[in-house]
Amino acid sequence: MSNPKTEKRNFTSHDVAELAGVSQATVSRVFAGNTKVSEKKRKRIMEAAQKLNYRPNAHARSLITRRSMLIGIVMRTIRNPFYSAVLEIFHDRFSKLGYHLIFINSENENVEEWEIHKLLEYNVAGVIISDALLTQEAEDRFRENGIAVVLFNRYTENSENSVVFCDNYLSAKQIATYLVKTGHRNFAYISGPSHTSITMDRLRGFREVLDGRGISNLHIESGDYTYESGFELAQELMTKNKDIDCIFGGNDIIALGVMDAVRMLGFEVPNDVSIIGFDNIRMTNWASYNLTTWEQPLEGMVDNTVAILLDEINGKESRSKMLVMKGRLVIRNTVKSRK
Amino acid sequence: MSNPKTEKRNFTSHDVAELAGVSQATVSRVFAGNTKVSEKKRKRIMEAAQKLNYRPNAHARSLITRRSMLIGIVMRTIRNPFYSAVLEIFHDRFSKLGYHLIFINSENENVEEWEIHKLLEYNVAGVIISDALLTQEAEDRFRENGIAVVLFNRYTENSENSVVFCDNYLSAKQIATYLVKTGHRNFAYISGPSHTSITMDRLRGFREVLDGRGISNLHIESGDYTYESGFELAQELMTKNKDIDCIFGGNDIIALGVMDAVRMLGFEVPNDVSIIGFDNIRMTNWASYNLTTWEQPLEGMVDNTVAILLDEINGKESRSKMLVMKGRLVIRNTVKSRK
DNA sequence: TAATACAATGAATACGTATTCATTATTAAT
DNA sequence: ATTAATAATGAATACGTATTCATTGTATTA
Repeated sequence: MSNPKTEKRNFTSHDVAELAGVSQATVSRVFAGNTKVSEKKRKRIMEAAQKLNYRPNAHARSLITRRSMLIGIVMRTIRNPFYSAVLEIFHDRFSKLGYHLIFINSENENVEEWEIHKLLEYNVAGVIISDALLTQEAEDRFRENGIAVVLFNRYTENSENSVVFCDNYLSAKQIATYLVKTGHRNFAYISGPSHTSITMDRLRGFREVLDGRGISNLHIESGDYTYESGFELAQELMTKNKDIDCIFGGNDIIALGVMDAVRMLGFEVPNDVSIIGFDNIRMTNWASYNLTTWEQPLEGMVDNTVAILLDEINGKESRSKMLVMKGRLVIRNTVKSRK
Repeated sequence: MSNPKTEKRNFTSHDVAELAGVSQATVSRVFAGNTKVSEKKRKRIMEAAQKLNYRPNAHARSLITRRSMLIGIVMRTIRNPFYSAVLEIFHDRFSKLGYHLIFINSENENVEEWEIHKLLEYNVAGVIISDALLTQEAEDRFRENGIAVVLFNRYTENSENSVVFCDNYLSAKQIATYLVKTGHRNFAYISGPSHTSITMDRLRGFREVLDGRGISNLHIESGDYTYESGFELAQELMTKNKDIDCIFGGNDIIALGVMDAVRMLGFEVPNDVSIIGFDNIRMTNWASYNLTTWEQPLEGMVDNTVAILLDEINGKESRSKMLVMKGRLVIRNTVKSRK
């Protein structure tokens, strides 16, 4: 297992100190950003460090300070373009702040216990959970260890963690309103997994609007946020219910699947059926789709998530926050006015 | 900055030792997987550890062992679905081996110096560079520190690192051969950035086949592996050269852009123009595309990359390897026989 | 039973840094 | 010039683990 032959010893702050003719403590002060060092010595130290290619050891540093510059980022379905974008933006922000990301792709909806443990072992400064949930036990564990946690784009009623997400209820209301206003009468909603907060909130909003207009024609199917699920469910739905005149997809990927299925069946979009998605991923803008969709304010959501996490890390805020952001409708070419 | 109030002290091996009535050394032996511990004490220790929710501190461990269980994974363009899949698979493999991933999304083609430094600070066991290159200096730095590096899907002539990629030369040859055999005569290749090994190798293979048949009709444009670049270049190309009967895209995303552009111009795919991609990402299978493409043996490439990296980490192999894998043609509906 | 081999254990130490505390150099104030 | 105040510095120590070395306990063999 071990291989002493190739184990090269790095230079340490002691080596730098010796070369610069100062104490290790002073070297440490320079690299920890402590200002209490004379310019003369600082310069000598930096030169020596340069010569030796010295870099402080992050593990030793974390050990003594009991804090690390690591952030755990837990995601599901990184293959979903929306979350790829999320990861990219989080990386950009944290990287600029000097933090590093330990990436974990959880297979299950509930982040597994051992994955939590690993993050605890590394003394991560904070954790972001995206598109997944923590078990009560895991949540407690983080709390015990004083590790900040923010849920991104997902929440549960009983969680005590801070959470940032897009107002699903309101978005769905506005989407429904738009569809009603444009003269649609036979609705379908192909959602993500049915038990999640996202799905339920949207359904509530959607239904509320329809109820308000006395519309009861709402077909509901729940997929799993994949193209295939959207495709198959739409195919089934449109075969049985040829009078459906608009379909709301739980995310853009579903909506694209829906769109292809509907077209395969010979319907025209939007002439025969209107389709609307959610997220505003890049592909919605592709020429063959041009999907009307709901834009989640991704950058803003990430920025706020980062800000909240940092506040909690630095102990500025101990109460958990719930930040609900609004999005906006992006109108392209998949919804037609039927008035 | 610091926040002593919330700094909760974790339990350590000493605490466990005390509770179990043994020495810290013995606790350490249990958690380090050392077998030289009696069953009786092992049990007592595990119970005590359970009670205290003890977990060994990864930083202390890395400090003393001078090796970490961290792998740096450097990617560009995580938004590219191909690389999202790559990341997912790498995570799956390393996670099962007990390693953790520090994710770095490099903005530039050459991984920046400070990003390298960060990885060095964390004493990563190894590094995987995907779709990017190291400067000579960065390469040296890793070598000095005995950190294993494997390049994934990209190489340079003068690199001394191990590298795993798909045989671009051969793939392009086979693709060209297929297109020639199916009766195509006017070729276009919309590649990625022109100076990369990938692009050049493919071009060489492609051209070789055409030259062999005395075909000189090859239009070349280089994009940047985005849909937009494929779309625009194809639009331009097909407007000027209406006789082009097949287009090879540098990756699937480009090919999809090409496809949409060509259709927008009124051509039918594959009746008027054949299109072929590279990678076999999921979207190629979508109903509105059904793109014929070249499959990269993704899982196999990742498995081999992991294996090579582990060998180098464990010092089993010091010479660098170059593993060139073959892919296969996935025939769908975007190439038509013109004989 | 005695002699031997071997397994199990603990004490002590090292890993490389940040930080406290005491000391010395420097500046400001009188 | 003298004192007071402050800034800069170094020695020593702690962080939590793995590991060496010496010691004790246990099993094996003659």
